[in-house]
Amino acid sequence: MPRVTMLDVARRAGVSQPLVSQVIGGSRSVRVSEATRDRILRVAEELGYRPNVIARALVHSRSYSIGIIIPDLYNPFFADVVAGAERVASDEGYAVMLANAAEVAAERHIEAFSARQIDGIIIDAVGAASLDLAVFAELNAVLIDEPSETQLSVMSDAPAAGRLAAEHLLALGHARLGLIGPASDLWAFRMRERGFMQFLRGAGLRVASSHLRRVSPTVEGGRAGMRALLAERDRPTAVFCTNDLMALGALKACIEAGVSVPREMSICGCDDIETARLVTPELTTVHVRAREMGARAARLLIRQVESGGGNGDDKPARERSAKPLGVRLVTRGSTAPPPPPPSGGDT
Amino acid sequence: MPRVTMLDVARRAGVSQPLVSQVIGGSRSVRVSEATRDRILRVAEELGYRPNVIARALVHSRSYSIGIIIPDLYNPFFADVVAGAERVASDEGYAVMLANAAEVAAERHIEAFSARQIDGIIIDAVGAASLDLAVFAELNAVLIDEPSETQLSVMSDAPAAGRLAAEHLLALGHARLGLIGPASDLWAFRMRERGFMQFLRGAGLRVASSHLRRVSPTVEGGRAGMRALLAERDRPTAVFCTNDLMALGALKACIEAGVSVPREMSICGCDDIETARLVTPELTTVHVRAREMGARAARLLIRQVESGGGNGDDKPARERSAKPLGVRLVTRGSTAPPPPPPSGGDT
DNA sequence: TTGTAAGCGTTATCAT
DNA sequence: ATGATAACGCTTACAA
Repeated sequence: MPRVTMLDVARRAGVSQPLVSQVIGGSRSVRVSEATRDRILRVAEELGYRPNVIARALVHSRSYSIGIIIPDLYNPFFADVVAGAERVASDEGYAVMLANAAEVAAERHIEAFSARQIDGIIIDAVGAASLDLAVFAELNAVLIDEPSETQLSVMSDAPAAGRLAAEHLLALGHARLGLIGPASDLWAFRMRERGFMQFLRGAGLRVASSHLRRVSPTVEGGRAGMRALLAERDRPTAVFCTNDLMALGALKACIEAGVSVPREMSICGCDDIETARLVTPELTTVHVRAREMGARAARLLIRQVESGGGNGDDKPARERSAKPLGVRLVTRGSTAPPPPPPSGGDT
Repeated sequence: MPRVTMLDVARRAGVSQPLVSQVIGGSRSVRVSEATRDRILRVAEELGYRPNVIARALVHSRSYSIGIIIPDLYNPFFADVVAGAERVASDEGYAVMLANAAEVAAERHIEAFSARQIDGIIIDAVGAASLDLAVFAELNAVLIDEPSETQLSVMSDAPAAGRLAAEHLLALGHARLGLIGPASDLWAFRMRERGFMQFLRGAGLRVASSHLRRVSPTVEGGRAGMRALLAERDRPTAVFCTNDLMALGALKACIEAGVSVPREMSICGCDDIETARLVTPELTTVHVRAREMGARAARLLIRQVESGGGNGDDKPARERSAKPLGVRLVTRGSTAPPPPPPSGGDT
């Protein structure tokens, strides 16, 4: 059975179809008599009329849906971002199309989105810098954790995250620090590292090159990184992992190696995903407001879309992007003062 | 700047617009001369033509996108399901719209989907039984873990999951068993429980009513459930949690209470999410192929959509649904034989 | 082999 | 206050 259209409603109500559109569209200047308006609405109700968003989209060249591209749905952090965005979008009447760049190249996803006249895209941590800038020209996009001259973005205060971790570890008395992070050039990772390194430098310390481990930003990566660190002759007493997944892997590696955390090794992560509180000891980490980032990104995007597409001619993107979202250290069980130096007899 | 349409291509190539449609549409019987075909394609390329899926959708009453509704994106299990579905859909040229029933009521999502002429919906564990059946009449839907007379579905072998858990625990020598599960009437949970209970009954055992804990299917729920169990006078020596999130929470509760797992308490979960291997001890659990379920559901749905919508008149849905996906026990560190009975002197 | 005409369900711009 | 009419970009008969 074909779906009920405005024309059906119109006929049944004895009016023209465009008039039905007027009434249903609603917000239009109220140039319709109460009587007919009521009649039309009643008939629409009776017939179970549902607006056809597709048809509307064709006319408006807008689809009332937004896309979101994330690198990895398995990372609860991104699940959080998506949940936040979805919440806002749904409230505003937008659907959200999900694209997992781990499965399919981001470019293909953008293609597909664009063919669907998606109104805008949220891109989180897929190395937007490397994406063809041309695609953005036609598209509304807001980047997450990737500053840009031309695009809107929402960011966490990544340098502060690194700084907080360093500060915490130094305050505990550590002097031999390690760092586990991905080789990728994603902004958030880079900045977390930089913040960490800079704070150390300010304290006259540095991370020995053998204590800097490049791994994939996953549990497995973190585990491998920590294993390598533990094998070092002069291993660090504390390690900062630039995301929680790696920190969790690092913790796992310590447990497997019989190295006590935090007594012999302190570990600090970043993100504060739920799992961080599940392991033993619970993970000290830097809380990043993933959900809020997703929500903000969605709000920003929708505002841009509704203010007439094409990323405006008014203020530069940079200005219109909100200031970075604050982060905060969450001290839990995986960090403690370093072990006393071996009580050997060299005095 | 307006987007390039078929009409633009047609004009530039000196042909009519429908002819361009013929050529671009492709699969149609090849009633176009090589020469013009090439020319058209070349011009399209030059102009950077991109098909407008929305317009196509309006004609076909199909949107080439599918929706997926899950109860909770935070549960990595569902992230897996989504990833599987997304992979398949994307390969087949479909976009996937995500809907998180935790944020917004499933009904509203279905409404929104339907307005967008979504071609079909995958519904996972949102109590499809409780949904208005009328909505399905117009929609292609495949249910995950929710058997139905009228709808296609893909299921895991949930009863077997419960059975395997029971079998494992009994084989270890446990006789006082506990069960932690949600009160919700979701099929998978119900069946896991039933499988568990039945196997026990077959062995002449049962779960004492005070050892059956109804909680929300989350980490917090599991933690609460286990706390209650630990407070019991005659507490169980082993507990089956009907998903891993609860099992993880239960484990956490034991650790907090200083109860050694698995020495004093065995815990078996269900799902086998990645986190299960992160905690210490690693979680014994029943592996369910989440990713594969998502992929299958997507394949089934797309096949149904392409075979002409409206859930066919041929075979009953039940038959066309694939047989349940097998599950398997993954024995890890959270289960062991029960502690010896207190060596008190009652002999 | 190709062009013409109609129509998918809306919205928007006019007259009336 | 309401109704024609055109338009959105495409597919699909049908005619040439």
